[in-house]
Amino acid sequence: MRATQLHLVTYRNDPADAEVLSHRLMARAGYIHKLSAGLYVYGPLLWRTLKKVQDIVREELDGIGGLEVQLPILQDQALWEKSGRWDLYQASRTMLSTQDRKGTTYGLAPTAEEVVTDYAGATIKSYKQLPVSLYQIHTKFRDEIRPRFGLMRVKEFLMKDGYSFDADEAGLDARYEAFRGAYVRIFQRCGLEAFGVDADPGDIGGSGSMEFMVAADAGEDAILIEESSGYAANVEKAESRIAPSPSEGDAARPMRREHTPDIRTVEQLEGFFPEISADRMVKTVLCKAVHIDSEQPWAVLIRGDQEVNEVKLRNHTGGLGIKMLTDTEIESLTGAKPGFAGPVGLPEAFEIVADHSVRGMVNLLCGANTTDEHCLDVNLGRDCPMPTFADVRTARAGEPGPRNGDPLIERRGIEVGHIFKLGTKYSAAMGATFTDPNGKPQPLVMGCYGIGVSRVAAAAVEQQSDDLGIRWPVPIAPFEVVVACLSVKDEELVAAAEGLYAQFREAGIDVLYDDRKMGAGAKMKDLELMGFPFLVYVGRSWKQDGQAEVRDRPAGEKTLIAKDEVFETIARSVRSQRRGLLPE
RNA sequence: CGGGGCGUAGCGCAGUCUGGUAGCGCAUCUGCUUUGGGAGCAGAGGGUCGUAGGUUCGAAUCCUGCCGCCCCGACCA
Repeated sequence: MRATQLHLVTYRNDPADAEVLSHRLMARAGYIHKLSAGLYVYGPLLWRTLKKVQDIVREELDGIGGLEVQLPILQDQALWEKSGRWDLYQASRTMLSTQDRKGTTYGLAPTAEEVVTDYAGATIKSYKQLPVSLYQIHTKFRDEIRPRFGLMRVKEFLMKDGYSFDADEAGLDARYEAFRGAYVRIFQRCGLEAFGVDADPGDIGGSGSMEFMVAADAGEDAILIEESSGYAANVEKAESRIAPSPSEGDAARPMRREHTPDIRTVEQLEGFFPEISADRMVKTVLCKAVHIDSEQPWAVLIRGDQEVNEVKLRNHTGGLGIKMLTDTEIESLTGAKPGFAGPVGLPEAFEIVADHSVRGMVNLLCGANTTDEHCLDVNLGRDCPMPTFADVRTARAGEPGPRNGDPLIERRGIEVGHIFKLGTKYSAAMGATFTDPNGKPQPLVMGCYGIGVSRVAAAAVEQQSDDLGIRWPVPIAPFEVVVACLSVKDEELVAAAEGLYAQFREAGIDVLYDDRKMGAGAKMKDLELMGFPFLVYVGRSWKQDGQAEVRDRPAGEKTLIAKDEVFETIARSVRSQRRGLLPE
C-alpha cells in the first residue's frame, strides 16, 4: 500500500476533549474521528488494526469449535420480555429503543443473549447436537450514561460476543475453560499484557464470571492481586482478611448512652472518644435498594475503619442498584439527623445486614438513632437483634489476601473481555430446551463470552505508547513495516525505497510505502505518531554510507543498518514478533 | 439525572468583563526557494461567532429559552 492512497490525516494539536493518552493519540494520528458523544468514525488505519484483532479472535475461537454467525441488532421487546430483561434494561436506560412503522418496539442490541437463546432453542432439539458454540463480531449499542475516553467508553462499539450451549454443568465447565484458554491466547497474540480476574457478573447474571484486564495505569478498574496464590479480583468483588476488632474477647459491659453534640463521622467520634479507636465502632450506612418498581431501605453495619462495597451490597439486596438515602429521608425514617444511625432501636422499615467485620465485636460504639446521641458498650444480639452477616466490605491494597494472607497489591486495568457461566438462566426463562437421552426436555446450559474488540485497540495504545506516539504491537499494527523515502525528488533514493518496498511485499510482510511529498522531519514525526512498529528511512545515510536508518519501536531503538541487510534484519524481527506475547 | 464549565474557520485558541470593521497559530490552496527531526518567503481561500427570540441606532459581546459538547459522581466490552 502506498501512503498517498491511504487517506492519512494527522493533526499537530490534541483535540480539546481528549483526556486520556489513547484518545489523544488516536485522534491526532487520524485513527478516529468523533461524530458526536460516544460515536466515532473508524478511519482506514484503525480498521486495519481492528481487522487484525478480529482475525486473531476468529482463529482462536474457531480453534475451540466456535461457529461464526451474525445476529440482528434490532431485537423486539417481546423477546426481551421473555427473559425478563426488558424492564431491567429500560430501567437502567442502557438499551435504546425505537418503533417501526407498525408500532412494534425494538431495542438496539446491547448484547444478544435473548436472540441467540431463541435461535438455539429453535434449532437445537437433541442432546446429540450438543455442544454448540456460536459467536459474532458485530456492533453493539449501549446508551452509556457518560461516554468518554475516546474509544474506551463509547455508545457504539465493536464487540465479539460468543455463547455456548451444553447439556449439563460439566459441559459448561469444559466450554468455559476452553473459552478462558482461548481468551488468554487471544490477548497474548495481540501482544498485550492481560490477566484474568474474578469479577461480578452484573446485569448479565450467572454463577461464575471472569474479567480480562489489559494492565494500564489509566484503566477504569482497580484489581487486587495476591501474588503468592495467583488470586486476582476486581475490587468490586475482591475479598481480604482483616485483623479482628481489638474489642473481641473483652467482657461485656452494660450499654449506656452519651450526649455527642454534632459528632457525626467516625473521625469526629475518634476525636470525641480518644480511647475508642475506629475499629471498635460500628457505622451504620443507610441506603435503599432500587428495584424495578419499588425501593427498600437498608441499614448496613460495618466496622468504623472499613468501607461498604456497593456492588457486593447490591448483590446481597437483590436490587438493580443502591442509592444513599438523602438527609431528609434519613430524618423521616429514623427520627434522627444524619450521623446518628445505629442498630439499636432502628425502625422496622429497614432491612439490616452486617458486614463480617462486625461479627464478634464487643462493647461497640454506634449511633443511637437520636440526634446528638451515641450508644456505648453495645453488644449485638443483646441490645438489638442479631443481624445477618454478609461480605459487603471493600477490600483494600495492603490487606492480607484471602488465600495465603499475603498483602494485596493494587493494579489498574482496562476491561477488554468478560466471560460468564450463565447456566440455565436464559434458556429456562425462554423455554430453550433440548431432549435428553431419557426423552425429557432440559434447558440448555449456557455460557457467554465477550471481547470489546474496539476497546482492545484503545487498550493497546494505552498500554504501549511511548513519547513518540502510538506503538502498536506487531500483530495488530495497521502495517508491520513502513518504508519511507525521505527525499522523493531523488530518483536514486526513490528507486531504492521502491525496491525495498517490493522486497517486503513479496516476502508477505504487511508493508506501507510512504511516498508522500513532505519534509523528512515531518514525515518521520508523522510515522512515529501513527505507531508503526518498524520504520525504514531511505535518505541521506543511504546515499552517503549505504545505510538505512531504522526505527525499531518495540525495542525503542534507532539504528543504522547496511542497505543489503535491512530487509533480512527487519523481516526477521517482524516474523519473531508476530506471535505477540504467546509463549513458544 | 445532580454539580461545574464550554460552544468564534478543518484543529487549537484570543476577542465577551467595558456593545462599534471577526482575529491569531496550525492545517488547506498557488508560486518560488528548501529537503534528516513537524522548513522559508510571497499570495489566496475558508465564518449565518451553536440556535431561536429579546434589549439596542448598532450584539460574537448584554438578557431569556432551546440544542450540542466537555469535566466530577452512579453503568459496562
